[in-house]
Amino acid sequence: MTIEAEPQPDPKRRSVRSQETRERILQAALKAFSESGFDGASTRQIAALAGESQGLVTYHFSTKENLWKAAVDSLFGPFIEELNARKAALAEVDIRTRLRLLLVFFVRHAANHPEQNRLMMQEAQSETPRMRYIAETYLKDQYEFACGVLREAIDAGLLPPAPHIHYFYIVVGACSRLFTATSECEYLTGDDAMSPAMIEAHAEAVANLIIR
Amino acid sequence: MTIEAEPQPDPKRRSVRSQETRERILQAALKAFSESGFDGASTRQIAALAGESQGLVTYHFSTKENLWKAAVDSLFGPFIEELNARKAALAEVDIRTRLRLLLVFFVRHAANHPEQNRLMMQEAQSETPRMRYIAETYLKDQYEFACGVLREAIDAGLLPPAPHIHYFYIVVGACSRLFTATSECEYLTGDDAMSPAMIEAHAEAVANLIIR
DNA sequence: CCCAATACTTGTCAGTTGAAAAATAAACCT
DNA sequence: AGGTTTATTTTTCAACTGACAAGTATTGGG
Repeated sequence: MTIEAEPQPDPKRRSVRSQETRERILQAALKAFSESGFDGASTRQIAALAGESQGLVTYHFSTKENLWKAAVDSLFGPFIEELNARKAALAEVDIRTRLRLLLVFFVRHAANHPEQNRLMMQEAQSETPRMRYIAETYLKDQYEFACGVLREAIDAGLLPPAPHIHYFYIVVGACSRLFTATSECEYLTGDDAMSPAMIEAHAEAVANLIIR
Repeated sequence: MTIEAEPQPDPKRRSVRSQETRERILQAALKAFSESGFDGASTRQIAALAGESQGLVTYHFSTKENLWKAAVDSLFGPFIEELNARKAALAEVDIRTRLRLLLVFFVRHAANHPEQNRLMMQEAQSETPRMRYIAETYLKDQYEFACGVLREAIDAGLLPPAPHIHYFYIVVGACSRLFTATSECEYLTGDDAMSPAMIEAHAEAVANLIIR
């Protein structure tokens, strides 16, 4: 990606307050981009959400594209780290239990970070440079990993044989859709999709449906 | 919804060409709204996509909100009709076969009309009047219907017991996610998610996973 | 053939957009 | 304390936004 470094001439000199401001802008950007898409969100709206002026957004991130990338990194970075830790911890566990725990992990993550799935859905439908960035930087490795787990699960007779690509999107959709449609869910059933009880019940339902 | 009638003083006088233009604008609007969201899509962009001037959009639909509603209606209307026909045709079929055929129907529909799921995802995350319109007008009935089918399936031992709301969003996500992420899928695997073979394989995978 | 209704184009409006420049404030080092 | 970087606000600008008004073209019914 042709995205330059942000104005970080000397990190040690950067005041703590400034970094916090940056962080607040990133969180606001995440919310705005995931809800309204890249074009739909405005830098002024993001700045207002963070309680800052629009000029400050330009100061910290130069361009909207840059802001988007920084926001995505701040979201996916910790996720990948956590996922890798989980992978390592589950390396020796039998495939049935491993698959179940991974599914539960994915459901919880989708619930706790709905912006991640929303952000991906906003871009995944068309061939934008932003979609390429996410896919190249974060998704490709995880898809490979998922394929490995799926192969094991199919070999063990846990899942009916089918090309991995189908299971990949089935699982992603099954784990996350509820949490990307929280308002609709509340309107349809009156339930709060984000309540801890609901999240755990969804994890159970997904795991029990897929692993039998 | 407080949306007035479009300028249809005398349908018989309306030229065929005009109706075709209207239809072209609606299709363009569907594409734009589903890809960019309500705020992200502009009436000029929609007009250009339809090969018409921006003023004509205002002429046919008065406001952007109105255009959005008309586009949604043109998409959901036929879907509901087709679904009702399918329901009727399957009324006497045993629950196992009925569930399978319904799943296949949903996968095919999600593939042939990806804008429908994209449009819903754009709105379902926050409490907009547009989300209410879709939920109230189209979703509520179908959710009730789905609950009935799910209850039967659970009673018959086809599915592990779980609150219907979870299965609803699991099924919606599993059936549609692949087709709302076609570019991402192509980038990850090189496969064309919209190819007939891929659609049928996905329907098979979903049905075989859920019904065992 | 005319003429009124319909269809469509063009121009304009105030308001918003992202980006950049200019002006000011705060923080830090010496 | 003074001076230089860093942080932030305010101002500015061309491009774009949705809606509307004022035209022009096309249509079909008499």
